[in-house]
Order: sequence, then structure tokens, then C-alpha cells
Amino acid sequence: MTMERTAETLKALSDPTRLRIVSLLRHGELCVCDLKEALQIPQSTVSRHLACLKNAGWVKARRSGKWMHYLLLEEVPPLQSRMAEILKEELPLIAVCQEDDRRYFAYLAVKPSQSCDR
Amino acid sequence: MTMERTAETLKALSDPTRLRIVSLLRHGELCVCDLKEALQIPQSTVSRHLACLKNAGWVKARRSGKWMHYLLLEEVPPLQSRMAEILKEELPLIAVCQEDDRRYFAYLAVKPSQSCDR
DNA sequence: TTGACTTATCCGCCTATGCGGATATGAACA
DNA sequence: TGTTCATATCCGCATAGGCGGATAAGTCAA
Repeated sequence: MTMERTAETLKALSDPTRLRIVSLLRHGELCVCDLKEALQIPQSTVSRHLACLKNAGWVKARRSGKWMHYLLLEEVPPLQSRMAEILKEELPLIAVCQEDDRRYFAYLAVKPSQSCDR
Repeated sequence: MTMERTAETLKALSDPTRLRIVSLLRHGELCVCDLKEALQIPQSTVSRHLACLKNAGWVKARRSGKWMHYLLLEEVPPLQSRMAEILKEELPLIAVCQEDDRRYFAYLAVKPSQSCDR
């Protein structure tokens, strides 16, 4: 792992929206529209941040029909996997992430049956 | 801890030079000139990155005569202290940090006696 | 192949950030 | 008080990065 790559890995975590996405992905793989609903931000913004997290090696994408599902990568270098463990424990303590979770589960309950994952 | 503050904390780690500084500060408190020698970069650049790390709550400064000594903060929020632990273990594995260490110790050996810490 | 739907990318705009030389500030000492 | 040394800040410049509406690309079903 080079220093440049290490800094790039950490830079992906330097934005509030991306941290909120990482926190939401604790719940498993989510599609862009799920994240859009939970975060309440434009689709293009969600997609852009996901691309950033993917380039940095934090998430991977899986296509399922019309939907792209994003999930946290499991097999990552030590520094990163240890950071991920901390994030999974600490991010849910932040108020914004708790609000995101609440919106996500409320959305799940009313999610149309023709949506992804149904 | 707000999300904005959390992102700011992590943003401070998103630059290679600042990570190199954090790694060097494993060895204890260092002054700007020590870091300048070990990193081989201009003094203004060192000083600017130290100000960034200080604003983000990673280091504190201690004046001793003409010299400003910088050291890693010990009492920090949980997310940060856990990150710090990882950095202390993982950064020294990166080649650039090992070169910085080598230059730092070589410099220590020939450091003029009228310098700081003597 | 057309239409509906989901996601990615483009675009212009604005702000943030890195750089390093030059300059200002602050401390020590003669 | 004037000089020297260490550090902080200023400056102009260049690049990076965030935003969200508009548009392109990909998928599926009729």
C-alpha cells in the first residue's frame, strides 16, 4: 500500500455525505434509490459519491436488473478493514446517521412491491 | 460529535504529507525544523499542514523558547483515538514513512547542540 | 422498437485546498 | 533596541471537489 493510495482511501471518508452512505450500508446492500430516499438528496449526488467510494475501494456494485446494488467490500487491506470496523460502531452514534436509519426503515415499510429486492 | 466535525477530523488524514507528519510524531514531540528535515519540504508547507492537524484536533503545540513543539493529542473522542491507534501501527509499514524515519534519525545524530531539545 | 424506469455522466458554477516564495510575528540574547 | 533564528501567515496561482439540473446510457417489458 503506497502513501498516495492510503491518503486516497482516507479522502473518501472526508465528506459527510459519504460517511452517511457508509453508515447506511451497515444494513446490507442498497440501491441508489434506497440511498436517495434515506439521505433525501438528488440522485446525481448519490451516484457521484458512490463512484467516489468505489474508486477508493470502499464499496462494490452489483447489477440486478435495472438496479445497481452497492455493498461494503469485505476483503480490504488491514488499515482499511480496521477503519471500517470503527466506522460501523461509531457512525451510528451520530445524530444524522440515526435520522438516516429512521428514514430508511420508514421507506422500506412502504416500498412499492415492484422495486428492487422484492 | 457532529457529522461535520467527524468529516473534518478524517479530512485532516486525507493528505499524504499530513499522514507522514502523524507517523513521525510517533517518536514524540517534534519541532517544525525536525519535520522539515525529515520530510524534506519547505517550512511553510510543514507549518500549514501542522495548522490543519491542529484545527482538526489531532495535534497540539507547545512553545519552548524559539521552538514550537508539536505532539499528538492523547485525550480525543473514541472514533479518533481508535483511528490513531491504527495509524500508529499501519503507517510505519509504508515505505515513505520508513524513509522519513531514517532521515529523522540521521538528522538527530548530527543535530547542532544549540537546537531545540538540547 | 418504443416507452418507462434506474443509474451514470456531463455541465457550469462556486468553493476549498495544495503549493512555495515572500513577508510578518514572536522569542531570545547581546 | 537591534539582530538572529524559528515559525506563522500572506499571496497568487493552479487544481480538486462539491453541487444539482440536464442528459446519456443501460435494462426490461410490451
